Amino acid sequence: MPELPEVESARAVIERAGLGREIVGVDDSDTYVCRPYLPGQIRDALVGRTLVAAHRRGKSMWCDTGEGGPELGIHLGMSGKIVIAAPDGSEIDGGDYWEGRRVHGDYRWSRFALTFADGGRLMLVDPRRLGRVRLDPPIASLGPDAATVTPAQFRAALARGTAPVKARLLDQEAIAGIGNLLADQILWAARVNPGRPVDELSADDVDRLLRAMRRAVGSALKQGGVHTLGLIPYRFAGAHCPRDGAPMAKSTVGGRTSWWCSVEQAF
DNA sequence: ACACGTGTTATGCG
DNA sequence: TCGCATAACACGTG
Repeated sequence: MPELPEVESARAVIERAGLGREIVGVDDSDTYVCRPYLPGQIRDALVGRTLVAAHRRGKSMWCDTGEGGPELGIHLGMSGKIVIAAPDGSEIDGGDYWEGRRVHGDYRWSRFALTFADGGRLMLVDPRRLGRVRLDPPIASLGPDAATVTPAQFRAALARGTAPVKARLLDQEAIAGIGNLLADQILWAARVNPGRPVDELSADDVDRLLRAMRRAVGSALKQGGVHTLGLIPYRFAGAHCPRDGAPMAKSTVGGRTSWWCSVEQAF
């Protein structure tokens, strides 16, 4: 699920329902999700503390834990979700949505959890376990957030090297927050082939990419996620471009499955 | 049974 | 060391 818009939704969940209560228990027993810590290390750093703020840059989230405490970093990976449960175990926020309504999900795969003094819990639910929890996460290496990047920052991110433009859009150290689906949507809207080397893009190409990114990220944020957009009606075998009806092409670019209009986004 | 995947990162090569 | 490409990671889903 998570690209920047989904992560922002998860951050907002923590801000609404996860702040201001003392942490009395921590399940950090999943040594893959909590790598490189040993079980108990994250718990010992957090018990007695309180989440006081929730931040995000790109797809990375972190929570302040009060004066002198570590930052709690949470990355959702490919399949992570934040769920907050009330003391009686019923969900109060986060989790699964269907047509804008919250529905009860399957929480067999809680991989990390905080228990608050009132019995409520904050869970990282993550079937694939590619999410990650760490203390004082390294956010300094991330590029500017895709939702707030300036034109100068965007141009600078595409200015160097010869990588395919899609690979650069996916590079979190260049611009933080764009994932595979958003990247395809941006390239499609800007009519740019994903494999074009960044050093071959015209100023006009870069300009269209920036505008397309703003639109794609903005509308996905408004709707709470890339997957809820109904966006990407062209991402399946036999699909045709919604604009000109040409067949969509599919291949691997930047290490990810990519779809593009064979005519409007010709190399 | 088998391929695929909305993310990150270690490894390898020029 | 840098820039880039690829495999690996874990595991549910179609």
